[in-house]
Amino acid sequence: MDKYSPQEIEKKWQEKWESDDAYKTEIDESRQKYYVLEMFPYPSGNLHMGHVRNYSIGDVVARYRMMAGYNVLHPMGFDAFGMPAENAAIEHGVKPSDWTFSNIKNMIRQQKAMGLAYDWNREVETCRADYYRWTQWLFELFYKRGLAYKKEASVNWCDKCGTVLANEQVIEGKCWRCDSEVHKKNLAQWFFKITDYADELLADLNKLEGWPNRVRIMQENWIGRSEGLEFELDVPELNEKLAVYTTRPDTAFGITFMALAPEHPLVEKICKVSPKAAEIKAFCERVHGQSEIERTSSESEKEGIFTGYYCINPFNGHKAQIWVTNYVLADYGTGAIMGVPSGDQRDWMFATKYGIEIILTLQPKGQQLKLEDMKAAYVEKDGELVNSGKFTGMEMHKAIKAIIDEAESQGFGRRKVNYRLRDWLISRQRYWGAPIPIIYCDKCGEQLVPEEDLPVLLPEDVEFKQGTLSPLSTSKSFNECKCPKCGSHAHRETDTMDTFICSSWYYLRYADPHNDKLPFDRDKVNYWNPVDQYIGGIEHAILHLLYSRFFTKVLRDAKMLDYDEPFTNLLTQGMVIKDGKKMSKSLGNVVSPEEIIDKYGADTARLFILFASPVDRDLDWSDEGVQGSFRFLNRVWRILDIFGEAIKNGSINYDINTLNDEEKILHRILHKTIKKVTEDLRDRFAFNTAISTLMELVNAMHVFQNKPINPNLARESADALLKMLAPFVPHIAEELWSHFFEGSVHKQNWVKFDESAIVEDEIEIVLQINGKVRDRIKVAADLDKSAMEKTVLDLPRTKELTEDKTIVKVIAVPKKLVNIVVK
RNA sequence: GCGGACGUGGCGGAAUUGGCAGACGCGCUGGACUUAGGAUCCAGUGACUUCGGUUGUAAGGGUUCAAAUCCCUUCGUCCGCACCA
Repeated sequence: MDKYSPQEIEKKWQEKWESDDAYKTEIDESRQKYYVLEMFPYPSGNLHMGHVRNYSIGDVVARYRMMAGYNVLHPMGFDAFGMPAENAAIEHGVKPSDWTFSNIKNMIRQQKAMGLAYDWNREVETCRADYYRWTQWLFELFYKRGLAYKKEASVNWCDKCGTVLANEQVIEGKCWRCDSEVHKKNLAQWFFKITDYADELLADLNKLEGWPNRVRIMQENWIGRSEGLEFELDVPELNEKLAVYTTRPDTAFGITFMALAPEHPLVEKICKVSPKAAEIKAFCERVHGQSEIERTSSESEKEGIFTGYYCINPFNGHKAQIWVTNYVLADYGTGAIMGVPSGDQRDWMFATKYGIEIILTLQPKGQQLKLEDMKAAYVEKDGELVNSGKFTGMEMHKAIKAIIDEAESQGFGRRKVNYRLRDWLISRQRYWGAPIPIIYCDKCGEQLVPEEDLPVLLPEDVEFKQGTLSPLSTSKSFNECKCPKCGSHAHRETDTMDTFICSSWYYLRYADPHNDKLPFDRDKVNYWNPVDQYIGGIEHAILHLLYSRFFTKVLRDAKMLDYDEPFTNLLTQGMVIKDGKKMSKSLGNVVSPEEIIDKYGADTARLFILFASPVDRDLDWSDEGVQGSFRFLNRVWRILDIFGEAIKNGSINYDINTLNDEEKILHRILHKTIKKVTEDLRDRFAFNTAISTLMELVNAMHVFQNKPINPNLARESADALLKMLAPFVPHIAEELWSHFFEGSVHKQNWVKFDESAIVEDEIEIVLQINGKVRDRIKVAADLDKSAMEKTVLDLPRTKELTEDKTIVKVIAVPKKLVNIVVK
């Protein structure tokens, strides 16, 4: 046998698998389906190590499940719309489509060089008209169901990207893509009504037992459900009512002021009549001038201006000053809050700064708080009410209910559920996205593009300049059109859709990628979906994963599919880091997958990445570690070369009793390995320990490198070893398999272990005295507790160690140890 | 501030149900083979040690016959949210 040469064999088998269409998938009702999916990439042009890790994990899962008898769907595609393609157009004059397609071509080449078992017949590219046609169709579905609407709102604007962003896409006041600062702008924009599904998105998190808890908690916090009371206060001087929302109705008797967001409508009304109008306006403008971070950081100084007007607390008739402040959010609740300095730390700071009255309404049971001694608000959710009329003395939680009931029976308030989650802003002022299929007619207003006219194609006569308008508005051929209803002159919506919409349904398209009548066939989707195992980075914990869940629920309600959640199990892989830092060009610590594959082969790259760390933890890149993986594959190659003649002469069905003692040990290790590797793959995604067990097996086989081995055992070992290696290192496994066996190793059934082969007659147990290991002895494996005790107590070593002591207690744990407690 | 995760040799990590801490790999040390070795093979490798042992899983305390694992306190690292009333 020649020496191991990955460059030769990997190319050879990749070509063979491709020409055989070896991983083509079709519906087969007789077999259990298994859908494994890695998050599809943005076509930046080159794979990075994070991709390699992601796909290596997915490929192991896919190949293992195939061998375990499942009908496996394992597709790949590209999230191909997005800003970088457009930047290439701006900077280098390349067409976004050309840039994107040539990047895709290169990435597919790299993916194929990894030896991944994808069904390429199902590939999707979201930027192609045969895909975005259906993205537009789904927009129309949402529209028809009342879930897509346009409204003027204060939205997040990123100057650098020249577009608006959804809330989820603003990270600490900065753009998720380019990290530049985001500020607010009033614009008419399209939204998806994700808030209609807030309750279900929250409740169904409980169904996602196969998701990391971390991700569920992040989504729970993002949705941010709260229960409370909404009620109105009269503003007699203006003949107006002011509504507020609170989760702490128990403190309502302590209201001493009202805090309004500068954007609150009442502020405008006050400015029309107030002598202080100029001052108030100036304050509002100053707050508007603050950045998103300054305005929303809890660190920021709380500021405000008294309007000179008052409202009346309906619970006790107390007058409360109306203030405009910088710390109330305009778009949460009613944009106004009740100020209770004694029960809320922010209100406390505000009131003490401006000398506003403080009334105590809650104190710990059996304790008397004194305002003059207090240096902060009493914010514990525990205690008894004071100064609260007929509710005085009531326990806090009871009081919350009673006070809400009071407001409801008096008719000035009601129970209310609020969410932190906002509607999803989906329009983008960019070119390289799916056009929003809407036509504006002067007579008929906003109209959907008729279904039969879809797709609304992206035009090519556009200028790529960044401003507040989409480049699409520079295309005359695109912009001008006829109204679908009355036929008169009209114009198109020139914004495109957030690319997160494209990625919210791609996993459904894989089930039926060539359908030209519908986005997908209901039966096909119901066969393959939901995704059994989804694999990707934690960075999508909210964004993509929340949006996809929302899409799934809407499509279910539209009777297009039959289940509630898109991804049954989720695996969030860790990052690939080097020298303690994330790989990045600016740090100059990037390792190129292509170089590694050229030098060592894809099998080595895959093996290292899977072995070096548990899948969900960060992985420290190590060049020495890669060499170690390469060394291991050479070791596998060499031992099977040494065993070559024996393997060819052996037979897998044989009598174990013909093995000598050394061979029996290998036989037992072999079956223990099968058990361990099977469990690690099937139940735990513990690829690192599965590989370490395989290394131990190969080490055990090396015992026979210089002495004869029973041919039957050699054949059995080779058969099992190659089958177990196949999911991890598909090329070398296939190559070695072809030397000794028939067909493709990847089409074989997964190995089974023989329970009886694992059983040992004699095992080593530990003798402990007071919990400390004092000796190790061999005993029969099936020895019961009392026999173990007796055996151990009779040992000379035990007698020696317990001679002048009293034995208090003896604990025997079968197959493990005997612990003797002495005094 | 709130929420979550984590802390084990020189390094990556293992210990799945409370039961022999450090599997496997990297690195290192020694040896074999060799003209040569950055190939391969073999052996060793937590620390301390008077070679009997002692000690050891961030620190301290607790539960237990027995704790890396369970409980409490403290420290540290990382992640998420960050005025959501």
